[in-house]
Formats: sequence, C-alpha cells, structure tokens
Amino acid sequence: MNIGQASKASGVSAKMIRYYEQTGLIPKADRKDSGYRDYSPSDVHMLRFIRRARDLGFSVAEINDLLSLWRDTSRQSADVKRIAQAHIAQLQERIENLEQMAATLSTLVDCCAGDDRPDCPILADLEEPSGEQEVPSPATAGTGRLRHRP
Amino acid sequence: MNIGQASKASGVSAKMIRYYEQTGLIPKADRKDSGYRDYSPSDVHMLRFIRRARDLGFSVAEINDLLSLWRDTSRQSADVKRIAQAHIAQLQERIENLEQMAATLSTLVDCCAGDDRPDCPILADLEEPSGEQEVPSPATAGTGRLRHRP
DNA sequence: GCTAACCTTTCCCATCGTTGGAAGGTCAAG
DNA sequence: CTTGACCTTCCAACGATGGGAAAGGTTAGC
Repeated sequence: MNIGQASKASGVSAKMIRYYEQTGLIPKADRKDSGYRDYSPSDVHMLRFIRRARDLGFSVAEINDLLSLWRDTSRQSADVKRIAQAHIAQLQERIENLEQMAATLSTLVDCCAGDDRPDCPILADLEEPSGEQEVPSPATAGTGRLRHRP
Repeated sequence: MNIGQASKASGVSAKMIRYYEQTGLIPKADRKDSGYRDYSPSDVHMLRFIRRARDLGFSVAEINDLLSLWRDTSRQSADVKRIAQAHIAQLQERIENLEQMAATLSTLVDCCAGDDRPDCPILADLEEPSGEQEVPSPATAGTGRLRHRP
C-alpha cells in the first residue's frame, strides 16, 4: 500500500505520515524496491488511532504515551485512564480561560453603543482595564493565549 | 526609558517588543545616542494595550486592526464593536470544540474501569470510534486541534 | 516502446508567537 | 579601571502543518 492510499484510508496527510516517521512517533515504514514506503493494514490502523487522538486534542507527545500503552499488551487500563483524565483537566482549564475572555469581551460589547461616536468603551477598557476582570495570571494567561489559524 | 523598563512597565517581554517593532505592529522606537531604544510613557501605554488584547485572545493581526482604530481619532465605535463581536464568536466556536472533546473523553473515562485489566475501553475507542460521537468535521476539527504548550 | 498523467522521494521554506543563546557594545556603581 | 547589569543584532528552535521544487517510479492508453 502506497503512502497516498494509506493517507486516504487513515485521514492523515502524506506529509504528516512522513513527519510522524521522521520524528519517531511511528516506526520507519518498509520500503518497496522502488523506494516507495509500503504500508500494511495494521499501519493504517495505527494512523487512524493517531488521527482520532489528534481530533480529540491530544498533543503528539501525549499520543506517544498512548501509543506505547497501546502497543504494550501488558498495559494497565489505569494508566490510560490517568492520561485521559489529565487531558480532560487540561481541556477544562483552557475552556475556562476562553470563557473568561469571552465574558470580558461580552461585557465590553454590551457597554458599547455601537454608533458613530468616536469614544468607544471597548478601546477605553483595553487602555485601562476597569474592573480588574483580568484574565488569570501572566503565567497561565499564556496557556489561554492561543494561536489563531487564519 | 530603556526597553527593560518599558518591558516591566507594560508586561511585554523585551524580546516581544523588538519583535512587534520588527513586524511593524508598533512603529520603530526612537534611539538614544548609544543606540538603545528609547520609550515614552505613551509607548508603554500602547504596549499595555497590546498586552491586554493578547490576554483577551486577540491575534496580532486583530490587534493591528484594533491599534489602527485606537490611533484613528475619527474611528467609529461600531467598527470596534464589530471586531470584538467577531472575536467573541470565534472564542465560542473554540469553546464548543473543546467541550465536545472533553465530553467524548469523559464518556470514555466513565466506561473505563481503571483497574489492572489490560483491555481498556479508551484505547479500544481510539482504535475503532464507537458511537460516532465524532468531533466535528475534519475541516473545523483543525480549529479545535490546538497547540499544547509544555 | 513511447508518452502523458500521476505518484513518490527528499529537501528546503513558511507559518505564528515566543523563547533562548551568542557575540559584542553601554552604562553606572565600586 | 573593573565588574556586572543592561542593551544591541543575528540566528535558531519550538509544534504541527502546508507549499513547492527537482528528480525518479508506475501505469494506462496509444
């Protein structure tokens, strides 16, 4: 099975499959005489595992942990549960940060007349934060300051 | 005022101040004879504006828009309101994605005994997604697939 | 067998916001 | 004058992904 077919079958782009191999997340694929990478159905299986975990928001590092457990037939259910729970906590922390941001912005928007007047309460608040409805701490604020993808 | 003092006063790291200048988000700073950048209180004011907007989750591109409006004394309150509202919508979309992820994971965790048995429902679900409690679409899933900072 | 269309390979570059370091110049206190 | 804290520029890295070039492999139709 060529990389393109494995890609379609797994939902992971060919680029990313090579990247995952390069960074050691997945083992080096077999090669055909032509030099083409050759994938088995079980490779595709693993790729779909990765894809699904990415969709659930796991980082590649976390997926590495999950894959070790997945491959380890003597793994303990408790280990997986622990990883998943930690991830849920992470997700909820991020959700709270985002909700805090949205709440602050909503407050500002509600105060904003939205008319033609040049004095806008939103800008005023950005200049001088009012009710110290401040986003958490500078440290944890970084966690909430997410990348925006255009 | 040196860059270090401006940094402390604004909460923006010196590195980032230089970066913002380099990318044109803020104008080039005045220089002292020594070549050191020289900041005025109003520069610090602008930096704090930026810092606060970052904390509220605005991207640098969005901050650019806000800064233009901020500097433009004939700006319309409505413009700012529109940007803020769009941003709130963005935040809420991301929150929903994260909540969907957390819900799926919670379901899995609840099904997981967490004992020593090696058959873990979480891993099983990652292998073969069950109830199609699938995270949105591949396209929008990208929006939810956020960067993790270690 | 030839050609066109498509696939794969490796390699490099870009993104976004941020941090780190190296090599060297400046400043203020001792 | 020396020392240490600061500043300068430049270069690289992170994580996950996409884009593209140049070169070679595979396959279908003629």
